[in-house]
Amino acid sequence: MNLEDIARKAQVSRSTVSRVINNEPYVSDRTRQRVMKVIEQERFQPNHAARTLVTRRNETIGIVIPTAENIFFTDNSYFPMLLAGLGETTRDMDYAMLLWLGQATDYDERFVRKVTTSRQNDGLIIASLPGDHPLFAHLPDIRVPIVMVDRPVRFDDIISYVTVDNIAGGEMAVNHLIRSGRRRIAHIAGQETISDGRDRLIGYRRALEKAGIPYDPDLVHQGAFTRRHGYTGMKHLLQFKPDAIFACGDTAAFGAVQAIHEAGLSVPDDIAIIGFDDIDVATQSNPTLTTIRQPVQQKGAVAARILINLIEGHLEGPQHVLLPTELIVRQSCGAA
Amino acid sequence: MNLEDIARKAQVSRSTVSRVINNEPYVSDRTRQRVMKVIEQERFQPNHAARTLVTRRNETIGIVIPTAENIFFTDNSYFPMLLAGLGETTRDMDYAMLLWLGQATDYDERFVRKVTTSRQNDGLIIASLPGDHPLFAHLPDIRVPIVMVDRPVRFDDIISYVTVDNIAGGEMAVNHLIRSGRRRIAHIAGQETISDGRDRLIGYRRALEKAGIPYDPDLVHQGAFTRRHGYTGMKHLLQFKPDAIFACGDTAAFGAVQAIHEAGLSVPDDIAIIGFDDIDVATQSNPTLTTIRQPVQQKGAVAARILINLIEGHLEGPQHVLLPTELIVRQSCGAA
DNA sequence: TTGTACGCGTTATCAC
DNA sequence: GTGATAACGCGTACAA
Repeated sequence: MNLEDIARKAQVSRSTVSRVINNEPYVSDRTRQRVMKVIEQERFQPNHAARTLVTRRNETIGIVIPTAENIFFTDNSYFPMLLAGLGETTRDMDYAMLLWLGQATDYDERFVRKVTTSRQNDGLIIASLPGDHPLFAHLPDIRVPIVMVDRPVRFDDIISYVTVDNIAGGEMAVNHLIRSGRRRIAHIAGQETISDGRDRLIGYRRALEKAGIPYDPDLVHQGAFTRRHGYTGMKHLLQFKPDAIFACGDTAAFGAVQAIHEAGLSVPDDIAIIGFDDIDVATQSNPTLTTIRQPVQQKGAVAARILINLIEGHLEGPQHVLLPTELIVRQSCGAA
Repeated sequence: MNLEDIARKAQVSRSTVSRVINNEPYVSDRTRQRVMKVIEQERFQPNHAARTLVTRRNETIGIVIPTAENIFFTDNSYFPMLLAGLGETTRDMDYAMLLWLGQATDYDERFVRKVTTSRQNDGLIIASLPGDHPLFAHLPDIRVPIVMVDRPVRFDDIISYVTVDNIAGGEMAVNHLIRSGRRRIAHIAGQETISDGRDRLIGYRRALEKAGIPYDPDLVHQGAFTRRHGYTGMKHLLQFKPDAIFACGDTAAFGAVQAIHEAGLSVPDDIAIIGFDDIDVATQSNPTLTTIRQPVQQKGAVAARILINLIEGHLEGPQHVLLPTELIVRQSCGAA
């Protein structure tokens, strides 16, 4: 079944059928009705490839997760929430989503090549791209609009992105600990290659500075967002006797809690803890976790909307969006 | 840049370039080299739409999650793990993934129509399709191969699927409780519309029967896989004084634990609990959760492999795969 | 081993 | 309002 077949059955020309399908004017109501009826009868759907060939538009955006396993394992709810947001917008705007999952280990040139040269998508959402990933170098090769979710560590002035205000969030977290009377506040930080980690560290320092508490490098442990790093980081920090921890993410926070418990100390009495993200488990753990909530689903929805507007020419140039975070007080900070 | 341009630069005809790109024989080594060089230089990538138009193959499979929100919210790790498996195979076999996310509420005819008529994928993976979803009725309209993840409640003899042996898993769970000396074993069951729930219930009954324990309908609470249903289900079951619970999923199990604690009872001393899935939180909760582990990532990998083999004609007819489950003993069953 | 010519199903342009 | 017809970029018999 193609346009020609429909045209024959409706006793019109192919062009008219095309006009009807694309809701173009200059078709008489009677003709339009007749054609529509045949289309319905035959459950006709135009050939996507043929259409793309001439219009050069796929009505499809690509979602790139360069280090998929990392994202999946460090925080289970992050990716589904992000996708829920992306899906919401693409559904509303009648786009499809193509998913590109990269391996966290073995940065793969083939993957990069596939993503950069694929002609199947009109634009790209790139989530959490580490600064040392090879895709970074090939960004200029990409001929379609790009929106990053999370601020890229480089080129952030020329690339569009949507993220949360990690600096303000970090500052809010540490402020809360300070207000609760804590003074030796340590920080389990994320990777240097990811701006989320860098920015939260900046927020940490800023809060200390504003409160007049001197910055002590011993109290900052550079690691990653994983539970394992939270655990080892905390083990290391214990010798410096902190009375509070700001962890770069909730998952790392839980690793830290475990290390504290194993040391025979209590949360929050001996050491208060605050995380970042507000993942699901934060409400179920013991103690429940005080944290900075970030609107992940909204990040996805906004990113997709901006990308599609960029594709369709309703928007131009690099777009930068910072979404707000929110302090969620539970038991682990001792202030509940 | 198209085949013609490359041909001109390489001083050959368009057909020869096409042959080189598709790795066809009957091209002299010298010519092949020359063409390859130009292709590399120009970073040429053939136009996907044009190619699809003539070959009628997209090299793309669609992943359909009809009730995305449900999947995302009831068990955060399920979907990423499934996707990791699907991604693994599609990457290895050089396919792309198109993602169709449906809304759990408001079963949407437009969504169904889009999925069934899209010509963008050569085959479909459908995950967790409830028996009352409208997509079920339109399954026959789909002209491409389909592989379901989780056994469909109807047509399971004519549709290919990959799932775990839920009956055996349920039986294993209840057996474990019986071996631990429990006798009044209740079951918080999943939806009737999803075969996972139905089959686990069958496994529950089978284990009781084999142990000579009479089946008591009061001890089965039909609900859903959510935490909320675990909680309300448990509240309801408490009046019948069970000494053990087999919950349809870990998330529901945690809801049950909460209800038990609120009733001033202890897990596992007063009531033992065993879940299903082995989600991440099961290792972090208090008490840690005994459960039946299912290999979700493998489910995805196998499903994609079967689908692609179906598409490429290496496999025929409905394919049915049952993956094994595994008992993971932790604290909540009292047998650790 | 290489080249020619046709067709895939659409949209876009132009004539009527 | 409507209908021919020329692209779009590729694969593929068939001819050379």
